[in-house]
Amino acid sequence: MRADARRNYERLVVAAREVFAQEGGGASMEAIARRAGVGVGTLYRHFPNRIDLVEAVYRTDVDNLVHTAEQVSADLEPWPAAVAFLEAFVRYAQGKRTFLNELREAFDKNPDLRVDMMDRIRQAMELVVGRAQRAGVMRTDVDGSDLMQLVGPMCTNATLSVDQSKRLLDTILDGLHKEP
Amino acid sequence: MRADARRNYERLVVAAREVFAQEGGGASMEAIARRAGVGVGTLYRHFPNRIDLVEAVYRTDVDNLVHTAEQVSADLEPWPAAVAFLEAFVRYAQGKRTFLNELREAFDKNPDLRVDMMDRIRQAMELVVGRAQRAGVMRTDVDGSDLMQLVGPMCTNATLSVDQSKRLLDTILDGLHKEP
DNA sequence: TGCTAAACGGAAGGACCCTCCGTATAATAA
DNA sequence: TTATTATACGGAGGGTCCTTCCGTTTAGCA
Repeated sequence: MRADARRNYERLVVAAREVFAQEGGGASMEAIARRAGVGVGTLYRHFPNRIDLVEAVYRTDVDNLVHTAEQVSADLEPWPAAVAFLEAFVRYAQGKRTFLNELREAFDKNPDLRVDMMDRIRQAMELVVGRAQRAGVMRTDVDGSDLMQLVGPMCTNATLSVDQSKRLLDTILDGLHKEP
Repeated sequence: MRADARRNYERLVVAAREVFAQEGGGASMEAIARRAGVGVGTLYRHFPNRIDLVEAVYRTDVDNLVHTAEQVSADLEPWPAAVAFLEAFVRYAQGKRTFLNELREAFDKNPDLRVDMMDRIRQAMELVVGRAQRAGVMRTDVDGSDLMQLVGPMCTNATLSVDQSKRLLDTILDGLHKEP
């Protein structure tokens, strides 16, 4: 892959995320190409159709979330790491709302995508949760999958405000926390 | 409303339901107008935009479901009536899947639609459920809302087969049934 | 039967997805 | 450094779709 091709690929994914966030999942391919500073031809060479672009944006969202899990595990104490990761997870899940319909199409077209991404997230969740549990600062009768099922759908709900999600996450965190 | 206008309105709703079922929620307005035997101009006079047509189709689906509740309550014994209604409810909920994305848009645009329709369905459900419970043929520790929450999301799930839904409904019915 | 408000049909405007191909450029070798 | 070429770029344009507009038709009524 040539240097300019790689640069444009990355620009396009960044631009797509921004435009989706700003204009919703129905944003036009022209708008995304314009924001990335390339022509639509370039966009379509990298992403043969709209749904492939959605998939790429989603994959990098998951990459970032997994990376956050590794980062907080390395940098922070077990409990603060868990808090930071769950906050990142809420942001991730809420971010999906801007292009939720398109994401559903992507899942329909390629069912493995859903399975693979859920699995990666579950592993990231368990990295953080397991560490907190072994350190004795988190109750041990829930696991990563449970937390995904609890927090994920809550955030995907279109009628949930940012404030609400903060308060609900605080409540959940209080319920999870345990003095060592 | 002139006679031809009313006739075309009804034809359009019927045609839309058929075309959505056949081609999915993304079906074109031209295809729907053609199926109804009218021009697109006529379609747009009755339904100023796509989402209004989706809403109309959905409203008649709910009308039919409510009507079924009244019908079975009048015609059948309490338990057979409950079985018949729950089967109709499953068909209704599965029917939504063909234009689920569009329906979500309609709910976003007009939140009252969701609330109103849920309420009508809940009432219909409770008409049938309450009667069966008073007749002593249905356990009394669940109500109409519970059954909606139990059965509805199950049917909306895209990965559920018709066979599965039949078996699951049978299971639920067995759990609900009580000898008088 | 004649009148008119209401309804009809479909051409056309505008937006969008995607393709195609002539042009430009990064990478490489002389 | 320069020439070569595979690779990538840009954007006009084809095709489809939603929606608007307006000339034509018709139902309902006096």
